[in-house]
Order: sequence, then structure tokens, then C-alpha cells
Amino acid sequence: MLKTEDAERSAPHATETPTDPTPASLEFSSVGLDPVLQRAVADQGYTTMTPIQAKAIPHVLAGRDIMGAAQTGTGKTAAFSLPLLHKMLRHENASMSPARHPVRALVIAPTRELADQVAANIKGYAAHSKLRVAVVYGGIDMKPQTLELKQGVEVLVATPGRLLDHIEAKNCVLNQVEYVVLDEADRMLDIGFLPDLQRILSYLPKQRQTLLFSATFSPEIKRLAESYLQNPLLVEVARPNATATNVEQRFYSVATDDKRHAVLKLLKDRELSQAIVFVNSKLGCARLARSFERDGLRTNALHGDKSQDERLKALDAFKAGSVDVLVATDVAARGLDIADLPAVFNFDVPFNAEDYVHRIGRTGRAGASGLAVTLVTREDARLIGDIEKLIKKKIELEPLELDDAPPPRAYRERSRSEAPRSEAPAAPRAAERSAPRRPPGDPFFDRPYEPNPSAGEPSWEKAAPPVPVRGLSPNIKPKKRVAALFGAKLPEPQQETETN
DNA sequence: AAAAAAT
Repeated sequence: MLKTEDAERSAPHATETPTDPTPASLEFSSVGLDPVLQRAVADQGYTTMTPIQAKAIPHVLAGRDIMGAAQTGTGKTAAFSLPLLHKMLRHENASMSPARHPVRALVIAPTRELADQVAANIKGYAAHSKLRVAVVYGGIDMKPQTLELKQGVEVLVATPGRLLDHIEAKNCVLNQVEYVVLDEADRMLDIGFLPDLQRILSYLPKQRQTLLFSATFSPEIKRLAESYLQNPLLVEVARPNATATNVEQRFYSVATDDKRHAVLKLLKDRELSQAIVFVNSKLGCARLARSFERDGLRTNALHGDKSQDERLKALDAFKAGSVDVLVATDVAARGLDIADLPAVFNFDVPFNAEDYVHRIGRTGRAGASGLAVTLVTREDARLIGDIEKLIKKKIELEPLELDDAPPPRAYRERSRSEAPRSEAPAAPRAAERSAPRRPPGDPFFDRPYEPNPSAGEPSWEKAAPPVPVRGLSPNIKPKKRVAALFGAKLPEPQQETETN
């Protein structure tokens, strides 16, 4: 969410929706939220809505099913949680017995950390109300969660696996859920999550309001999503898959063996106080983190093979500034809100272009500026082409001049206790002394993708027209549709039973 | 070529 002065900087590239009840102004006070919520919003210093909030809140209040697309870091969580909380406060469910405590709103997220964060935000908005907000996810003891659920919660935030555990253990009652939100909806609907998601949805009433939010929506996912929505409305304030304009995106062509060196050099040259370095595999993540540690950087690894305790600690330490470099897999790609993060590195080019958008969305949040560096090897040409097409921006590959010296050892000399964290890492002396013998490297390959307007390909400036959301075509079953979408086989039913 | 999410 943006504060007043920031709001104008990220003016909406509005895609008008015909039935759009645009609020009178961008002030939170103009949409008539319950005073209890307005107070909570004010507590956090917010007065002005972001574009996605201004556009989505009236429709959510009006009870519409929504597919919401807006760039990363523009306040999607508040866009759905404030109006839902408002409705829950206004409409006390008279039929519900006070002895039972049915969940009324369910929010599902793709990672534990994101579920945690979303729950924390919603708790903030609900702070002055009596609504109870809980979060459940795997990797930690189930008992405290069970206890909390049994005492009753109105808003439940969850990751899919643990939620199913609780459902099947009858720890929570979901047959009176009125509102469902899929955060990072395109991820929740992808092949890996879909079976769990479908099972969860099968426990919910058909009659409900469903909200889908993400910064990225492929046309295929949009179509699939329709089958879970009733008379849905597409709310978008930027072309889907758009990257934030306040993030400087650089692409350097480097040799695989030079990548580590390149990160160290750029950290120094750009005087970056902190950065997330994304890698594609858990093993690579652990190795790179260890290597940075040997170079004297304060480093943590964050990936799915770490214990939940370690994961949370790594994230907290990074947020607190006691760690400079967080090496992470795509577990950290989506949704995480790390205030004032100056830079994101793609040590590996992500396999999915969508993940590129989400990764770099960790910087430049709430209108701040950010730097996104992607290291590109010759094997990555196709992936870069995919990204170019997705974000509809021309990608200029640049050479990166590396010193011939070995990766800087001067980092080692920097003691952990000295050197305030705002200071840039110490200069690598060896690197400074030796003249660069390597000539400035040429990009390894030609431009991977040039738009061809005569072939109907979009030009960089012109955003693709918004895709209208139409009704579900009833003759295609969602499962089949997914199989068709991905050209892949769905998990065989036997595979599930085999695991016992 | 992978990661994530239950144990």
C-alpha cells in the first residue's frame, strides 16, 4: 500500500472495466469502510488507496467474483482483505450457532512465509475488531494450530497441504465459508497445486464469493480460473505480467563460472547494502550461500529443504538487516514484502518467465526504486526470449567487465562486528590492483527476440488488450482443460494411493 | 534443466 505522496508516482495504466464503480476519490475514507477498519488503516499511516485497491474494493464490497491483476508491491492484500473484513463486520451471520465457530473467510497462499505475512497483514487490519484471524501451514507442530482452530476463527489463512490435514482431522469447519481468496492465483492453479486446491474447494459451499489475485496471469490460467468463478470481473490496473517501472532491469551476459564474481562486483560497484540472489535449485542455493559466506558476506540460504524454523529465521534476519545477502530459491519469489530492498539478482534465469516478474517484484515495492540484475549465459537465450515476450520490454544484453583476479578475498577481512550494514562491502583489493586483462566480453548471442508487428506481435509500448472474462464453457471439465493446457499428464490417481 | 506444498 502506498502512502499519500507515493500514490501519484505509480499512476494506473487503467484498463477500464465497463461496470466499474470508481470510488469518488482515492481516499480510503471514500469507500465507506467500517470505522474499525478505517482506524486500523490509519494506524499504519495509510490514507490513499493504490490503484488496485481503488478499483477492486468497490467490486468486492458489491459481492462480485474477481480476478485481480496488478503489479507486484502495490497492495493486493489490502485490496481483498479490507472489503472482506468490512462485509464480515456488517453481516453477522445470524444463522450460525455461537457454539460453533465456522470459518467465514479462507485465504490460500502458495508458500508458508507468504501465508504468514498475509495473516499478519490481515491481523493488523482486524486489530480493532473482534474478528479472529489464524494461519496454518506445514513444517511446524500441528497442535497449537489445532487448538486455535477449535477455539474458533473467522478468517483462516493457509497453505494447501496443512489445510487439508486440518480439514480431514475435522479441526475446522469449512462448510460455511462465504469468501475464498487465492493469493498468487496463477501459482495456486498450476499443475503442482491444482489437485490439492480442487480437494479444498470441494469442501466449500458452492455459494460463495471467490477472489483471485496475482501480478501474473497467462491467458490459459485466466481461462482455467473462470471455471472457479461465478460471473467474474477482471480487475486490472496494469497489463498483467507488467514489471514495475521503478525497477531498473539489467541483463549481463557472463560465463557460468563468472557468475559469482559478477555478483560480488556488482554488489560493490552499485554500493548495495542488501540483495536477494535467486537461484534455480536448492542445492545451488546452499552452495552459493556457503561460497558467499567464505567471501565474508553475511549470508543466509532460504529454500524448501531447510527446517521451517531456519526459514523463518533467515527471512527475519534479512528483514532486520543482520544479513546482507539472502540466497533463495523461488520459495521467496512471490509476495514477500521486504521493505526497502535495494536489489534482486537472478543468479540463474528463472525457468518460468512469470517467476522473473515475481522475483524482481521483491524490490521497488510501494513506489521505491530498485535494481534487478539478471546474469545470462549462452544456454539462457530461450528463457530470455520468453521473458521479453512476457513483459513486453526490449531486453538489452550487456557485457560485464570482470577483473581477471580471482573473486575478491578482501570480503573476508571485513569483520562481522565492525562495518555498519549500510556501508558497501569492502573493496576487493586484489581486484583493484590488477588491470582487467579480459576484454569487455561481447554478448554471447544475438537478440533473442524482436517483435514483428506485421506478424501481429505486440510492440514494446503498446500493451496487449485486456482479455475479457467470459462465462465458463460447461462442456469442458476443468481437469481435462488443465491437461490440455499443459500438454502434460495429471498425476495418476493410483500414484496417490501408492504412497501409503 | 526446478521449486513449492503434508509427514
